[in-house]
Amino acid sequence: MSAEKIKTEEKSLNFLEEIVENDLASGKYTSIMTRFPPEPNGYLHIGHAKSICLNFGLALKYGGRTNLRFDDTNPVKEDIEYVDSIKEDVKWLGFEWANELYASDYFETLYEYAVKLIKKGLAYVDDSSPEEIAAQKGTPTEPGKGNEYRNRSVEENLDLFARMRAGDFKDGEKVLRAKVDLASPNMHMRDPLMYRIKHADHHRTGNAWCIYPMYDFAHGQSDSIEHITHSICTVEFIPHRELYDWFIEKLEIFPSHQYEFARLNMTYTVMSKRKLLELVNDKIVDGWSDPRMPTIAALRRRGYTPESIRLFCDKIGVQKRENLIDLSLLEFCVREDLNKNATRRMAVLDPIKLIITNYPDGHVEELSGENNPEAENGGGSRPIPFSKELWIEREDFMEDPPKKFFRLGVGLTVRLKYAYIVKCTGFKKDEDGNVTEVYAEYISESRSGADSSKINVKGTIHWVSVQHALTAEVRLYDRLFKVEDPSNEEGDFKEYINPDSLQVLQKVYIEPALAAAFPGERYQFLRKGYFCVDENSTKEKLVFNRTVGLKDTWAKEAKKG
RNA sequence: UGCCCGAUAGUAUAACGGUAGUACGACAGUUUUUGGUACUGUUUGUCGUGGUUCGAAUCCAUGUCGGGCAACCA
Repeated sequence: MSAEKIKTEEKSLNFLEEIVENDLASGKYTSIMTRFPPEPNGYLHIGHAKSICLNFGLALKYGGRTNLRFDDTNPVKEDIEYVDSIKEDVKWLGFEWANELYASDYFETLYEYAVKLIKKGLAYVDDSSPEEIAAQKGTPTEPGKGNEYRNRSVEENLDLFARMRAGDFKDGEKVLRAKVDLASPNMHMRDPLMYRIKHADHHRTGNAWCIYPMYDFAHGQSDSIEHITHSICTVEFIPHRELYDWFIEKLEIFPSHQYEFARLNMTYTVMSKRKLLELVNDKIVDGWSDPRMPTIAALRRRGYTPESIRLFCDKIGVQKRENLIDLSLLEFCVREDLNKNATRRMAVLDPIKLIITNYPDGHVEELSGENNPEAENGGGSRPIPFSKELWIEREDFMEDPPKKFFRLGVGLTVRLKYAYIVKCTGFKKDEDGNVTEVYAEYISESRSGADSSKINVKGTIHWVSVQHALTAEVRLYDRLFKVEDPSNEEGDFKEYINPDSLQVLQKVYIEPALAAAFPGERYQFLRKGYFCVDENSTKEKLVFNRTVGLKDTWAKEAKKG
């Protein structure tokens, strides 16, 4: 019983998978087709990643295919720059689309569809202004009213619509509307707009058109043309579904079906394109790929892996209810991946000098450090030079160490990673009371791998040899906002920006094995976290971005006092 | 207050009328040449009220709360 139960629990499907399995089992479809339909008016963010993983993941799981379709029906907001970034991001996430398509590919077909509806008496040209149309639509509690244009003849509508296309009218002078139901409790059914006039160049069709279809008269039709079986979108489109189905029914075209899920929200960030654009335009961040942003481009630059993002999308699940996912889950997912795969190196972020007083002057030993304890055979090893003077982390020494401090303090012993055990003998301060140097004696028979000292130490610290150290810049990132849900706070969301979301360390000492690090490479700096070589890093000036810190139970302990 | 969605530990997500489970987080411990990793354990939950039923998170009714909808945006 229990084994069987466990088996079925492992198989538990999300509601979209259930729908697909039912449709396949019932024979409604023999294979499925999905699509990812971004509007090229901004960069993709982690919320889109959820949609991408859902659409591509469903097709992958059930042997279907997925189109990448740009929903490019509004030329004034869209740009080729965004098309390119979107393609790059989807590819980087690890998905391959069956076809690269554009709603604008269907402009001619869509026009014919519109003509068909006019001929059926189901669409009409309206000369009203936006304000008049809005007024005539009524309110959720009062039905809308028609106007004289609603009764135009099919011939007149055909003629007017053709002239709209021909450019006989100015922007806003006329629109094409579907004749549905002005009294519908669903506002989207109160004679929705199908086409508007925009004398604007389109990034793909240039000046071929001056009328452009609205979302509701492009999206479902595009789905239908592509024989999309499961058209997955977010819950704010639920009220559109009735219209989606209405157009398909009246047009008598392939019946695609729309299903909705709740968009992703994450703590300490914002997810709307409008707000992200505002952060970019107001220079609060340094562009769409600033590593503090929730965009795919930013996460990539920050050091997140495609695997970690896919794992995250898998773990958050999918439902229709509102949600706010803990940022810590995303962080868990990167650590999970990077722990297994990131090469280990030593870097001292906040250096202080440690002098090993009983170590011979000028002597250098070449020690060996494994590249990754999680990998087979430690992932190989690299040489690490050791000498009398080392950089160690300032926080690894305390003048007055508390009881459970397993690092340096006068009289305390620690292991220098990959090297010797040392005992702290003293330190030096400047006039301001800052510790400038720490002194220690090493135990010569405690060398890593050949330790006959029988000494047990509680702590191990990282270090870099002073004369061999390389210098690098390190950028430490923290959450962009001070509050969990900035969009839900009083006032402007920008009031809640975390002023300390970026800290730049100019003088970080790193071990020489890092000399050849190239942009995009990911490392774990021992005891400090995961770091990614920035895209602008050069051999002359190495720059690292901190992806995420290691879990730090000592920091918690210390905070408790 | 018209219509539409939704409500399960702190956060997500399962349980499809039959023992409320999993993950992240938090807490405690074991191991450890990373205070990392790994492992073990603990904690906290079915929105309220009625009803149907031998049995309800699940079905029904009603209330409450949250979200969406009246762009020539998508």
